[in-house]
Amino acid sequence: MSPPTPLSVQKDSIGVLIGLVRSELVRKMEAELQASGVELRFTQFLILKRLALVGPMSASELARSVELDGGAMTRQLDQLEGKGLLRRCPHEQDRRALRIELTPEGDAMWRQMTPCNDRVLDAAQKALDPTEREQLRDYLERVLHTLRDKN
Amino acid sequence: MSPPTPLSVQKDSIGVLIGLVRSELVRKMEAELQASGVELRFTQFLILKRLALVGPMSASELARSVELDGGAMTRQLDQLEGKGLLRRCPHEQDRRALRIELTPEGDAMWRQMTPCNDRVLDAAQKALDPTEREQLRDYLERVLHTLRDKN
DNA sequence: AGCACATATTTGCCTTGACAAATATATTTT
DNA sequence: AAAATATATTTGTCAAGGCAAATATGTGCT
Repeated sequence: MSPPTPLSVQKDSIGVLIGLVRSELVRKMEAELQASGVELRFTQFLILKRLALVGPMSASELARSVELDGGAMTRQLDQLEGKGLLRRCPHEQDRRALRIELTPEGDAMWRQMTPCNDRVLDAAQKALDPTEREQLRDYLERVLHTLRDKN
Repeated sequence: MSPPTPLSVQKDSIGVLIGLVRSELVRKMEAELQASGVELRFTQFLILKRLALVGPMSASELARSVELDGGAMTRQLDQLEGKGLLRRCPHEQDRRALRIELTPEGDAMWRQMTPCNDRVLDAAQKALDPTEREQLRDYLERVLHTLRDKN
């Protein structure tokens, strides 16, 4: 029925391709961080970045914004608080919640990581001109919206 | 120094975006599989797909081709072999290695999963016309190659 | 106020995957 | 051929993340 030998090389599906790109990006980013003397994993980097860019927010908001499980977030916060990079403060309006905010050390760490981040993203897109970069972002955003819309 | 309030909404970086798209894809794919009565996780789906499309190969080749650690592959093979979807046969030329091949059940399973896979990938790209889909793939391939080239 | 229900955080349990060590077998070098 | 080196598979160990249960608050309805 199906051909006995696979017809030459099968192209990766878009899904596989995206997975590969992501894992390479994470790998490179962690390598860059380590090379800069920053002892953080990719997830922790994302958390700090989020806090630095968006400002203080509750743990669950933070968890949602980096697509991390609530329980996992608790443990990441433990670690990051232990390193003195952020603080768990009481939330003003909601006594159930926390207000997670960067410490000055956390902010300094963020400033130290920013160039790594930029370098990696820039290196990744080296082969794309500005127009193509915009298109890539546009396509990805459209795919994401499609995936999230009901269905 | 930096503005006290974040200036409206910060756009996600390409890196984050790719991560979000990937996790949505995986989620959807696992949901589709489950809805079709297939008891497989995404990784296991990838393994079967690879075997179905490329044909029998050694465990380490398989591991490399789905970017999975060798140890993790051993355990996945345990599970999949336990379900009767594949077999570990002796490798003809290399007595260290195995020849992993789909059983008829595994092949049947693959046929059952193919439509899920197509549905999800198609749904994801619904908002892109054929030209854009090709461009997206092209951009991703270029990014991947750039990331893999030395550096 | 009282009650049902939703949400925030934490914790325990489990699965997955990375990394390293052990063993077996190839491959290359001397 | 012997030794050194590389590769394939398996297993142990560990960290990370998902899920569910527990606890503490909020919110809305009556």
